[in-house]
Amino acid sequence: MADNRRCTKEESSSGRERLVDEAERLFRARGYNAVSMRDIAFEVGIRQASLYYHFPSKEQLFVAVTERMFERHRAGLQQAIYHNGSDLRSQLHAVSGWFLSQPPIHFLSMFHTDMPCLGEDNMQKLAVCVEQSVFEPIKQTFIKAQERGEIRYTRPELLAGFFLSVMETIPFVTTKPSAVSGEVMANEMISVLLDGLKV
Amino acid sequence: MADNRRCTKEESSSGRERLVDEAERLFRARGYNAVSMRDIAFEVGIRQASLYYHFPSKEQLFVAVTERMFERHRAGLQQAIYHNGSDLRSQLHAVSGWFLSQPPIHFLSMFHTDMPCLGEDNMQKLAVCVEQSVFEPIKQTFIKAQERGEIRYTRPELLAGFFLSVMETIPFVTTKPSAVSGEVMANEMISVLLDGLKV
DNA sequence: ATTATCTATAGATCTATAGATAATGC
DNA sequence: ATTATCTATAGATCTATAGATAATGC
Repeated sequence: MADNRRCTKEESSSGRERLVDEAERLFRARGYNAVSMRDIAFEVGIRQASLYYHFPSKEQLFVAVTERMFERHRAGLQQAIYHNGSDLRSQLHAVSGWFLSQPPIHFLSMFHTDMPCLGEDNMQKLAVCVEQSVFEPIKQTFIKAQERGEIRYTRPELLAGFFLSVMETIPFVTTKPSAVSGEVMANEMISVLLDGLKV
Repeated sequence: MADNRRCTKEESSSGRERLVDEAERLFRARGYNAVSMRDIAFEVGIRQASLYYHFPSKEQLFVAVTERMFERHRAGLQQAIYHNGSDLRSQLHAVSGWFLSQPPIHFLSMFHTDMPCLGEDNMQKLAVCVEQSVFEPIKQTFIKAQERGEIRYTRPELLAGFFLSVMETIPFVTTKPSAVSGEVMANEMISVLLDGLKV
């Protein structure tokens, strides 16, 4: 959305996009505070001060990075949910497939460590962004399954939070030795969840 | 609770303990990077440089804080698991009761954002610490329930990771408006889990 | 003599601004 | 004229060290 800096020559925005790509990668890996503008500039291959031509502040850069990321997730989740069968199990498999195909978001770190470093308004903006892009679609998936009578009633926001937290945890558990693949773990937890929610 | 830093004599470590208390509170609230030695000193009521009389570095202070915290959790979890009935449901209720009685640990932020700021050896030390103090006791609880035939087999480390991640998520979901209590949420998720694990 | 603090400061950062410069677009 | 970079630097941090100082313990 609003990505209208196409213009003039075919790739005038390629520089800026590279910048956002690298910033996203670094912020994701180490969090807002631990990444300096200098680190980002180094990865892009320019000088630190040059970043300020594209973004007025580190904070604004982070907001841009994060909004773009959540927009990607919103689109990916929508695609996963609406184009993969109409029963809850298929949908949850598709959702977990989407998350495992993407680098982890680290929601909890973002909420706990990164966002409090921002101004009140930007924090609010990103909170709404994650709510609408990620939380709400998953919650709706559970609500509709309950309406179809596929599962028994349980607070849908609890189920959504639970499902997301499991998705977040998988990359961690997978790091350990002797770990099985993320897919296997996700499927195992989905089965437990669906059995636990039988009508 | 345990606020025994009164008197003038017998408690030589009172100053130091106050320091660790305040450091723990701040590190928990904002993470390692976002808390400066100055912030901690201010809360304790001394000058920043005076902290170095008690700890040789910020990193060592963080390690001391974190080890003490996990030792507390190890003891609390052991107490919860072994003194509250011998079936899995009672034990999980006791464990969730313990976690909800404590300020949240923020495992994921700690692993993702705080620990990478430390030296390799300290990072390793803390990883072992959390493994032994928190992860392993919960994993053993599931393993024993499987041996007793109370639940069907599912990778116990997955169940432990899952259970912990739910515990971590509850304080977040509870913050939102119209939220029910942490106890209610924990109980609801424990029921879903146990139904999903029926033999 | 030991314990726990203090002041002062070195030495590294880090964000952001000012102003110069080179290349491209009209 | 606009776009995208650069150098240089101001101004705030932040961690950690050196050395002074006051109070207590023998």
